[in-house]
Amino acid sequence: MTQDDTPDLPASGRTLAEVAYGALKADILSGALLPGAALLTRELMARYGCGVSPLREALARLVAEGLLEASSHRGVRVPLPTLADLDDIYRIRIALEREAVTLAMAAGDDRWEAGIVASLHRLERAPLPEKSGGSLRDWEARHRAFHASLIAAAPAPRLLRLIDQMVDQSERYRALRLEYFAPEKVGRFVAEHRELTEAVIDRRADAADMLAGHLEGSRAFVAGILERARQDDPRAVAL
Amino acid sequence: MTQDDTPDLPASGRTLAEVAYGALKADILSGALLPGAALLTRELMARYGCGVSPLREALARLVAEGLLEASSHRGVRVPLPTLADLDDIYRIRIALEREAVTLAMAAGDDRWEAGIVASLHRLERAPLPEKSGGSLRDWEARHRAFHASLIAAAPAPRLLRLIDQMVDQSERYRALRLEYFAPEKVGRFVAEHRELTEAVIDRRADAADMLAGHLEGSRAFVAGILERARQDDPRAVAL
DNA sequence: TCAAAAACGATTTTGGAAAATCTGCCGGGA
DNA sequence: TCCCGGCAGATTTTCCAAAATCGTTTTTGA
Repeated sequence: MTQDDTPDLPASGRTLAEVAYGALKADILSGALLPGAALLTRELMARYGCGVSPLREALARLVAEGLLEASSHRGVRVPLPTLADLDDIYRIRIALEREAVTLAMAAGDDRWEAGIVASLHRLERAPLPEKSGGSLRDWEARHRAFHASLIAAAPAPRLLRLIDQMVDQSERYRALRLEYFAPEKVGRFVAEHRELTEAVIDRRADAADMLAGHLEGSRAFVAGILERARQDDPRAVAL
Repeated sequence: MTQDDTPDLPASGRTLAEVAYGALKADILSGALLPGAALLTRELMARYGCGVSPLREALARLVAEGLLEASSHRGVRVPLPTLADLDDIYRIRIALEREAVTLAMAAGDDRWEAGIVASLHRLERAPLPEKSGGSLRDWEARHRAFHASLIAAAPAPRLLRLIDQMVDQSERYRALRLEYFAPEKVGRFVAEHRELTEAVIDRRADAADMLAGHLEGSRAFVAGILERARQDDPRAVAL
């Protein structure tokens, strides 16, 4: 989620447009709104309980972020997942996180380090995600929080905002994990987080490379799932 | 300009929101809308000749891109130029263009190379920018086209779109050049473009580093101008 | 004289209805 | 049988007026 939305809070002080934006985004990321399906304005109005204007603003924001595609006079739709798009997203994310973690290591103090250690602990103590689990959602949240803490100290708000957007994008693909999940492959992947923490806190020169490698592994993991999904149902996933 | 706007075309087939978006963006980048000034809805409505809804959508898009700042219930304003923000923008831009030019060199064919050579020619043949010149605007456009051509072959639409946004952002700072311009320093800077072209077309391994260095030089140039502007009028520029 | 509360003015935000636009379908002609 | 033009349905897009919200000023009380 981009910093300024708190999906749980009902709706006080925040405009309806912001509420609709948050709810809509959550539905896109969780996969509740199926990719490729056209979004009808009046359906959405009923779903999120607001008029035309707030909905329109929310859609505009999501289009600008790239979470929705818009054609002039033809409404908006959730973009189809694509292998090329996944590569595109992760390429950007890796380049930016490299930069961010380097900055954070230069500027971070012990409060920052403490934040990393804390979120690592919460990640390791999380119940391991299972195939059809509500726990998977929880694990994903902690995973995300850990990665955010790694770069939190970077004095570069725009950079962090962009990374947050890229994480949102990749989360859309992660929803596929719910279908095809292989617990046996997770072990090594999880262990990397501890190594990452040590490298970053010790300000080791290869920390940025390690992070890049970790993210690349994540990309390959999702790519593999996408490939399998394509074989099962070629029309569900483009390319 | 982000690929999808053609400011000269009147308004056929395109929605009013898109027109307003393009015009508003052009005014922000050119500096017609002064930084720090609050944008009044009804003023903008009169200026761009449209109702509330299209304007609202245009503003939402610009806020999402970071070209405008919005406070809930307090309208929008053009953000003040800041040294830290300039660094932030260029840091992102450099990281992304590094990636993009590497991709372009791997995927580009001779058509791509021809495009670079052509835009280099147009850049070199452009009348040199002068202090208060309309020619400066023309030169900037060709400069921008050259840099776009360098990475045009990268098969990564999201990456290119993001870079385009960052170029928009930095253009806002470039408007300062109109005030403080030093023609004598341009020589070396311009010469780099030819070296860059050769390095990229020859697929030299250090091409990405050269591009990064070139952009860093551009950042330092603008930063110097900003610093001077701050000394002249501390309140005009924050920090 | 100072501080707190209330009222005012201005601005944003929202909902509903009208206008413009696009897509799909049907019928006529080649 | 196939292609082209026009018609109807549906959808997006736009405008206008009302409602909610915020910042400021004025008033009241101590």
